[in-house]
Amino acid sequence: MDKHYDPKAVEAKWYPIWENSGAFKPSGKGRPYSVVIPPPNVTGILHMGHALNDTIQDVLVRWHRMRGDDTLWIPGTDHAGIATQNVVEKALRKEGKRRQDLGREAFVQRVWEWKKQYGGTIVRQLRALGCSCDWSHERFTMDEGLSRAVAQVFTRLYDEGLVYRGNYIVNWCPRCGTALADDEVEHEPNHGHLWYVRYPVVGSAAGVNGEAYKDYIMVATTRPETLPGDTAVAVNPKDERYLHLHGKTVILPLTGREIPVLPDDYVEREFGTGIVKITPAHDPNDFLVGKRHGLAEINIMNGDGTMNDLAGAAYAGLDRFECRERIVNDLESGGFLDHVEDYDNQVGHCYRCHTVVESRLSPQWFVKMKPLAEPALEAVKSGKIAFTPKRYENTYFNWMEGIRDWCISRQIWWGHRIPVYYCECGHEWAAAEKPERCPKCGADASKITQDPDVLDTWFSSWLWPFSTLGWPDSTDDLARYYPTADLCTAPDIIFFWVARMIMAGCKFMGEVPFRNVNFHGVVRDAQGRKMSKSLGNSLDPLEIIGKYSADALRFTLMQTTSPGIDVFISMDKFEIGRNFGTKIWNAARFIQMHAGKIPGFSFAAHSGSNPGDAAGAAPERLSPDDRHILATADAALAAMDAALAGYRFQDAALAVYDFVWSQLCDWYLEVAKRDLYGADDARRAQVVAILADVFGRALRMIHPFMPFVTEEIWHQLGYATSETDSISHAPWPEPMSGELRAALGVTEEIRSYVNARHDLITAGRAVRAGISALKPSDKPAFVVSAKTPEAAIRLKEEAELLAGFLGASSVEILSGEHLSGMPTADTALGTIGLKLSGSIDAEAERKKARDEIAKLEGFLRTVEAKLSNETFLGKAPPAIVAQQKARREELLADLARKRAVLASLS
RNA sequence: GGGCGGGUAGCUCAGCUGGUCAGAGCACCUGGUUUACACCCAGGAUGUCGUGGGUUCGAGCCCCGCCCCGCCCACCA
Repeated sequence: MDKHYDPKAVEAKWYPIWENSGAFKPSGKGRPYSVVIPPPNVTGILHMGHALNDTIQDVLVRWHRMRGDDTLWIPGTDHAGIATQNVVEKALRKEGKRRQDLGREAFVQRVWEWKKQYGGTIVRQLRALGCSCDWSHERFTMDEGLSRAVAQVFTRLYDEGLVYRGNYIVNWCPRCGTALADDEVEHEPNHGHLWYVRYPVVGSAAGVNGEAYKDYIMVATTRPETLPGDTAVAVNPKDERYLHLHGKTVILPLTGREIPVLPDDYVEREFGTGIVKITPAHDPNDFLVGKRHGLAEINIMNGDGTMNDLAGAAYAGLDRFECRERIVNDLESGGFLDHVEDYDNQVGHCYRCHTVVESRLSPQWFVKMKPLAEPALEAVKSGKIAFTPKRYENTYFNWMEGIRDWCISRQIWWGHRIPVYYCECGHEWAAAEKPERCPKCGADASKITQDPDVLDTWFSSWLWPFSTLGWPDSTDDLARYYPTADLCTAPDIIFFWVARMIMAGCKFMGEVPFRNVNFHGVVRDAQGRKMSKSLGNSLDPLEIIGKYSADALRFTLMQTTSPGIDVFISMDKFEIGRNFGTKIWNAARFIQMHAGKIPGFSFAAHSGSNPGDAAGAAPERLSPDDRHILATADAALAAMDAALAGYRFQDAALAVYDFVWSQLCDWYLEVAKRDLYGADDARRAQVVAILADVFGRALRMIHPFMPFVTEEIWHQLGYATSETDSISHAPWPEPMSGELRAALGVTEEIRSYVNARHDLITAGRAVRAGISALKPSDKPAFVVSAKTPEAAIRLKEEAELLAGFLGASSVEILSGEHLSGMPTADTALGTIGLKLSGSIDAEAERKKARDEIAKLEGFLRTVEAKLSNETFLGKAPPAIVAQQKARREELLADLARKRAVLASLS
């Protein structure tokens, strides 16, 4: 193995091998485990949010694959209607063209070309991340198959009366020229104004100047430019100030039109003046008021946000914001403007282009959501689908219970065209296939036109879990892999996507689309801002891969993320992952070096084994450290499995990190050197076998997080038998059986013994650090205090080794009262006392010892108080009381030791 | 306006159903030419766990109030 690990070369090498050998194709054997990727937009490039999302999925998928499940991860992309159309229109604009210049068909053709050329970016980037998707299952939401699914679903909903068309107020983006769904609108705080406008009461006076009216009412509005569309003003029916106005009419300033004053509950008495202007065509609430009172709907605006003729000759053609200024000026000069106040409110913006959204009256298609929501609600309530973290279930319930109809038509060209057809005879129908003739009058295709609108992008993504498996055909994939297992996503698309998929699954499949939804956090920068291109604060995953490696990116993300908690991250954090990769590499080199000295040694023999298998050959020769590392490996595995099962990726990452770094490398590898550099060949072979076992297991445990470096080492060391024999197919480790544990003597006593000795050595190291400046003649002496003879003997052996290593002058076993202590092994092996000699800073050491004694005495007092408290003794569980008693013993022992240290210093 | 999340060492965060729970990594300080690794090893210092009450024998952990930060939802013109 090379001295230095080169992730670039290694990572570039493995992905093609995996892909070409079909390593990520489902095996067809075992329990099915399937996942669909949240399809990124074709226009997208990989950002940190994807990196987190896709790494999580890959960890789950690789884990399940190694556990023998029949694993299928379906990748793909979303056609992203508005976003993609915007990108292509932008490119066209550089050529000085608009989409209208090309015409619909040519434009759509153009988008397809764009998709072919650039749409693969993100898909390539997923490979760089190491995602083990099955690319033979890759889908695109505008694929032939998925398009059929969309048409079929629409037709079915249409025929069942769950789709309807109507003239409604919708959110409208004037820049994109299309309707938007409610959740495609982002509300942001806006520092605006509240204009107070006088509406003269009819019959009070004559004249055109507002001030000339003695009798007027005052209306407060944030949107004066919609004034020409007013068809009434409204007051709260219970508002006593305005009872006299009921049934009166007022004059709409600037227009001279008479409009009625209406009582309506919608009006809040406290807000503004308590009188609201009603503009049914330009405000969702006013629209409803208008419907209740049969008001005219005057649409004064064009689709592009300019005013039309109905706004009046003076304003026609003006942009809406120019028009606002103009109207305010005109109101002022006409004497209608009373005063202006600053006013902060929320204004909706297009989630794609950030233009201020209009409420616009237009004919649109809607889906009735209530009937779809009910089973979907039940699916989560009954536990057929579980959310992690669970609290998102409430968010889901709240939204589903108040669900509103979904506006699915978009006035753009890129997308699934609405499959509704109109015949000249007046017949309207929906059909999955383009019709040859009118089913009613039999007219041929020339008399038939298709609805010009396309469907909301989410109308195809809500079918993703089954459309990608072949629906509406009944395929083997569908039978085997639906429902999918885990859906991983950030909570920001819980309504857009998650809820709708559940509805679609329940409705069209009669079965939930997935069993579990795992919500992870949103990736933010060190300042806590959401990473976005516009802020320029986005870390580029590819840059991180270039600088640190994909493994480093993945590992750092996993050890940083907590369920449902946002991830704050900065560049230097990826050193954690990089360093871990290097650590593993070096450990591998070390093991290989020693294995190379054992004739006929084979790593392959350990590629599927579990700890203990090889060590079992001569259990009587196992050292306490051998037993300890075997037991610790088991504990790490159990911790990791539990964490992954609970979607706690950070816990899983830390479990394996601590095991490999602190337990295996810092401890066992160092201890093993005594034997590895020793003269006993049989013992050396045994240690190498244990290392091969334990390290092979560690590699497999790390693999879901760091697929590349583990694969490389797997091959370099020879665990793999051929280039295509991937670690990703190696069996996931299993814990030792109870029999094996017993046979090998892997007991709790061993763990406490080794821990105690660890303390001894740690203490010894501290001593060395403390005396390093001393002359050679001033050597430390160890005082080992043990509570059982066996422990004392063992500790003496270790201490002697250590003493030789440290150059200590003597090791001394205290006898007498120290040996007559607790009989049980685990409490018997406490930490050691140290006797110091030599010209160390005795004064400082004494002070330290005195401080510690004082501290311990404090603790002891607390414990004593507790143990003499009748209530505590009566109410606390016996185990807790016992614990406190043990604590008292420990404290007493500690105290004795510290006092001994102090005495030795005096 | 409603709902949710967070406020623990200088920084980024762990602390599961109340009883060694005061932790990890980074940064910092001290020491290290021991034959896997300085992307390393050994050792060390650091916190009235946002705040004020309450429940309990016992509270970062449970309850109530308050203060910050962030997110989501919402038709107040």
